[in-house]
Amino acid sequence: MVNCRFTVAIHVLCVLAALHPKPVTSEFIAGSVNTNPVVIRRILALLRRAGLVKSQPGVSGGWELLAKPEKITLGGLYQIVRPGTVFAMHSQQPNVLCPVGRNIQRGLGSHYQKAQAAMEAELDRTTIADVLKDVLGTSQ
Amino acid sequence: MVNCRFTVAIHVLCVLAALHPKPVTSEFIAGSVNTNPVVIRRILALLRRAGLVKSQPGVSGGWELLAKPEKITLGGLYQIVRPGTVFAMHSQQPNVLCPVGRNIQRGLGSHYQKAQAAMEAELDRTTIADVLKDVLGTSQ
DNA sequence: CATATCGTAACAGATACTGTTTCGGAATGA
DNA sequence: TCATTCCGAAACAGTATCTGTTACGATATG
Repeated sequence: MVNCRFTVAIHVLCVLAALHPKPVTSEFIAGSVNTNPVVIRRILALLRRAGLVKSQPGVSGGWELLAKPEKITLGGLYQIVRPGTVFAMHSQQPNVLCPVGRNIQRGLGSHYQKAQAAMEAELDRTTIADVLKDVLGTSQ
Repeated sequence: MVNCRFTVAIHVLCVLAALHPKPVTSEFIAGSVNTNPVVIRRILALLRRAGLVKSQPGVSGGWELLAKPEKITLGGLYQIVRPGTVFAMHSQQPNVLCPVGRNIQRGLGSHYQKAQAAMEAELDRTTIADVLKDVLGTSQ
């Protein structure tokens, strides 16, 4: 992974959970993440599509959490923001005239899937509520 | 992950294992992977540093496998080529004036480490010998 | 109706990776 | 000895992706 969408998505949900049920503007969240509001809205749009948050335009509008923080797992969140697959295949197709080149991608696919599944299963053991508790408990 | 170093490294080792103990040139391997020999040498240099292969310059030179394919796990290989950490933190430091921003990275770190460890543990269950058998067994 | 906020497109800048060229060094073997 | 083959490494260009930014229209509030 190279992008930090996943990390920012967790950050955003923690802020929403901490301030729930107050609606929070993308500008406020951007202030905590230290980035531009549009970056936050892009990620919130993904979360809304998944039904985790809702938005309200206009004065005293903003974003609000719909799901319970104890019900949002990091694994589920990973599926939503999908920062790409963990393992990338060749950038160009390997040589089909070579027995290895011809079959390597098929051979690797299932191993890659199992490894990524193991990672997501581990992520599923943690929820936004857990992370928020960690975060607010630390140092204060 | 965005790069495909890991996949190419597996591919390279499969070719070396299949042709062992014949020395294989980076040009030949590049032909199977369908890329430039220098790309292959860059990865082979990492593997040599780890003691998995040796190189021999000159006529009838090339690369040769030193380790047994059954002893090279995908998890170990991942450690060697290290295509970056799976999870990226914020690209800029979050706002320390916000309780969430101040502690989120510390709070997330351990969860990220556990998830990546689970992935590597799963990768450790497969060796180059396994992959090669899959590859050469498929379709033929 | 003024204001605040989201929605979205468009674009610039940065970064990382892949692929390529180039040239020097080392080993072989005729 | 010397031509050939191959690795070693630096340098550079092209590509892709992501982040950050600007801009402007749409929508809701009060």
